[in-house]
Amino acid sequence: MSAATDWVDRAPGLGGLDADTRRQLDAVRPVTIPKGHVLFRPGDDVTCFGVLLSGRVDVYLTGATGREILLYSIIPGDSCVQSTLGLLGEDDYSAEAVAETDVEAVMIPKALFLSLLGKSEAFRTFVFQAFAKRLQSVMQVLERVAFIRIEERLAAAILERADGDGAVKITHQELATAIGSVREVVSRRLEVLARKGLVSLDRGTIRITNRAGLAALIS
Amino acid sequence: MSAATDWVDRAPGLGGLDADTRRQLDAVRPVTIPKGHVLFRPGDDVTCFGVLLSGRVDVYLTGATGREILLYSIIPGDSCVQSTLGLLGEDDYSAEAVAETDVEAVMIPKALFLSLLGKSEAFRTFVFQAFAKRLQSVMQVLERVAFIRIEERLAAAILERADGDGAVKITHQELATAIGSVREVVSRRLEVLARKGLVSLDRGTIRITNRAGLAALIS
DNA sequence: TGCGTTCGGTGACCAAGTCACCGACGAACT
DNA sequence: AGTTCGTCGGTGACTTGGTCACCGAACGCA
Repeated sequence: MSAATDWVDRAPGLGGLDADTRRQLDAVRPVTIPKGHVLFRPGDDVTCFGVLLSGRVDVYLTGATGREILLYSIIPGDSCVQSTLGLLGEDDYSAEAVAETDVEAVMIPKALFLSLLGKSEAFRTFVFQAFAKRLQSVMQVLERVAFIRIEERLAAAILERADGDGAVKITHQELATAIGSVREVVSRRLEVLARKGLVSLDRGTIRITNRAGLAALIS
Repeated sequence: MSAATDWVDRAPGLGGLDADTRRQLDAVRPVTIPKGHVLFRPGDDVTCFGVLLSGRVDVYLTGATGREILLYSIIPGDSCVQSTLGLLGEDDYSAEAVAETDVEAVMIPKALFLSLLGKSEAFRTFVFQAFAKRLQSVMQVLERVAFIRIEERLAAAILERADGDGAVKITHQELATAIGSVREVVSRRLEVLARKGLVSLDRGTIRITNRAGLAALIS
């Protein structure tokens, strides 16, 4: 039992597994996937249940015009729920998953996945909670896009992404995708925020100059 | 084994159950809920897993301004997935479910639900597919709201709801909620469709006068 | 028959998305 | 150092969709 085999320890949410299930899971070797790789696109067949160990994968919904909207980010411990759809449902989905950093993941084959689902309550809970989390977050995206003004979504997105210094390294385009809007609108709104003294803008970064003021725009 | 006990037969998707599971499920008595009753609202505790036998329940997402958008309809054989969230996840949901007709449903207590999930593969499949179906449909709503023009959504909604004669009994407000818009916009668009000769309008009903023309507006 | 409620119509305005185009910055290459 | 090219962001003009405020017509019912 070398350190490398114990990936289950590194996956939050898989803590309560029984020894047997654990052994079977640890036997599956993690793989690494380079930044920028597209893990799945609309219409792909699904043969595995993926669990992320490190890095980040973003899942986008793409419209007919090519516009994209960020559905959710998969972070360590999350499973790739879209794959569960493919394993258990039948329709294919219209989302696309892109590795935003180099990632390590474990791809659990369909047969093992189904077998574990039958015999391990803890594994079942893990899978269901992942599912619940996704449905929840997709509903939240819908709620925001349908009901919340751009300015508010923008302020929230900036605050959410700010590091300790209040700096956010992101392009207007990325921000637009994250909040379900388009670059031009984000650029114009950012300019308004800048004129109000809430942020300062530079190519590729946004610096928060008045965190309380930004926060006051929310809700 | 009277006819009344065999509700499992009336629930599409629960066909392949083993006899034992079936017996336990049939032991749960269906209940009837009157039209208009609110089955759950944001923040409710969840103690049961519901399966619908007859009638229709609509689930809405409500915005801060009071605007509502139809997330999905629960039809016979569907389970109430939101309850699964509550049984397995932890967050509460922000959706509200309203009985659009009198409905018959079976409320499976949490303990039985969890036990069946462990021992019946067919039941697991049923639950997962219901889950997958919901995630799928919420993503579709998001896709439409974010990327599709009102006119197209409107045409699709009308065609979808038309009876054999091409008549739809629905108010502009209901239609607006169904497509994620507001009454005024729907009224104006409908007037445009009427001027093009695609539909004719009356208080409370829309009659399709050119089905092909309406269909041509889609995609 | 009268009354309140629901339904739909309308104008003025505001917010957001689209289209087309441009300039500025930065990395890479001789 | 200058050139070139791709990314990033700015901008004007316009269309679509949502909001607000209000009104009148139809319907259900006492």
